[in-house]
Amino acid sequence: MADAETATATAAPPTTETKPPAAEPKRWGDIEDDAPEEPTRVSGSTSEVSLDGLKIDESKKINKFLDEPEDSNIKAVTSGDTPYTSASTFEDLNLSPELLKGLYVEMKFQKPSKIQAISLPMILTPPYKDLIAQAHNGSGKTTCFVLGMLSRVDPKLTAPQALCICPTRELAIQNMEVLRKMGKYTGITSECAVPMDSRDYMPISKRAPISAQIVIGTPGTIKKWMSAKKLGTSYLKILVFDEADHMLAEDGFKDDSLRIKKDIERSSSHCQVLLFSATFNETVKNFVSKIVKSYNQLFVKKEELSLEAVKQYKVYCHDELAKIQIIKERIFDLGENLGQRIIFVRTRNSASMLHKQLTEDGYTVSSIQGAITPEDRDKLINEFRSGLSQVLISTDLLARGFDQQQINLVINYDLPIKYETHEPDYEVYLHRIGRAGRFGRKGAVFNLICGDRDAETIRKIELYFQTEAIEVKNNDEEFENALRQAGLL
DNA sequence: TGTTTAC
Repeated sequence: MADAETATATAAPPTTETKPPAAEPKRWGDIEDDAPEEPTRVSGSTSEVSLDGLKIDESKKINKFLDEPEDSNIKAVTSGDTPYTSASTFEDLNLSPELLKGLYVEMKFQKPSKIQAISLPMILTPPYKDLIAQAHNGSGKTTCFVLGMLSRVDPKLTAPQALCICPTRELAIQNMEVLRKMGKYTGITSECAVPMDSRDYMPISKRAPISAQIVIGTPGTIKKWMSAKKLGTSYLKILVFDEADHMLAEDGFKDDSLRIKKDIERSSSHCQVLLFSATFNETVKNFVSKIVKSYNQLFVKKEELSLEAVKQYKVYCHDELAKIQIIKERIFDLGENLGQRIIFVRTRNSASMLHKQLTEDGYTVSSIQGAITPEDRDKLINEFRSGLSQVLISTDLLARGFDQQQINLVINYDLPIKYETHEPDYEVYLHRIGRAGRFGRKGAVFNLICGDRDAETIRKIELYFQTEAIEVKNNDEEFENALRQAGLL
């Protein structure tokens, strides 16, 4: 299985500034690095932490901290006076020999990536404080919480002890695959709580209670299992929200997530909560900091890594027909040998329409969206993972977390916008383009711009991230140039 | 609208 998210542990991404930042650029979604505010906390003391061995710097030299080019990519804020030492090796973490074997033999890791080096001691050191961690796409955050869960589980206790909640079925399955690989020698049991393939469907009421030690799943199924009293939570000691900003967003899974969390709190005396995502906008960040107790924070800046690894382009199109024509002539014909491509659309309907259009004209393409049955979704994902299919149309189902290293090209057939306000969805934009150029590989995104509103949307996105999407005219020559510049030709 | 949901 290819997973850059975790494979990154072998080779930490580059951490040095390659160019001086533009004037007051927005970084990392909504992280304000120009005006570091005191974290809002109820108890404990605040310490800025420098990354060289994670020495606690009580003097809070925030400016110095932010200006250090080597270490400016991660900002750590610890709560209370628990000292943490950065882990330069996995041995530093007191992991079981079985888990170490999984890391070295199965995952082929050598040493922790930067985010892992800092977050893992925070996750694994008593009193097991909660953690809000922002980590770049492909920086190895999956490893952080998967290793955290595997390490904190008592192998002798046959009961659910760790629970991970993900926004999509595909992400839950992907995370489970990482967990099983990494935990191969531990004997720790696990179960995926996602909608089942209808072929082996069995109502939860007829099933035995879950005895697996680690459960990874989606909100609906987890809720169902819990209310049916099949998923006991009294032994839970660690609760993970993957893509936490979306899991706790008003227009995301906030209600489900809070409900699950409250149910757990009722039966489990102390359950550590880990929140991981590549993006946290201010609204979500403020809310999220209220639902955890005494917590540590980790913020990774330099989303430039993501935005710079992937070349951004825009193509102005007269109408929808022109968009389809570009997909055919440029993305299929010209891009034939460019590796895998993913086309993001806004609605399920446009996914189907585009799929139909292209298929009728003889192009081979698959499309995935939430209305497709679980078994078909599995089939589509497996075909794409194996390289059997090269171009995949998707709704934002695959915008987050989907880890497929062969994706070189992302096409925004529709730009990501927020439903109510029609404002650009900056977080989704970042997540979408993060599907290309995984693990520091080359990648490009083509934004198809149709009409004034699209033009305004892309303008705002450029402004927000302080990066320009270079205009590409609709001809072979300009596209070839663009692809060459992106390092794909 | 998209992600989730099969009693």
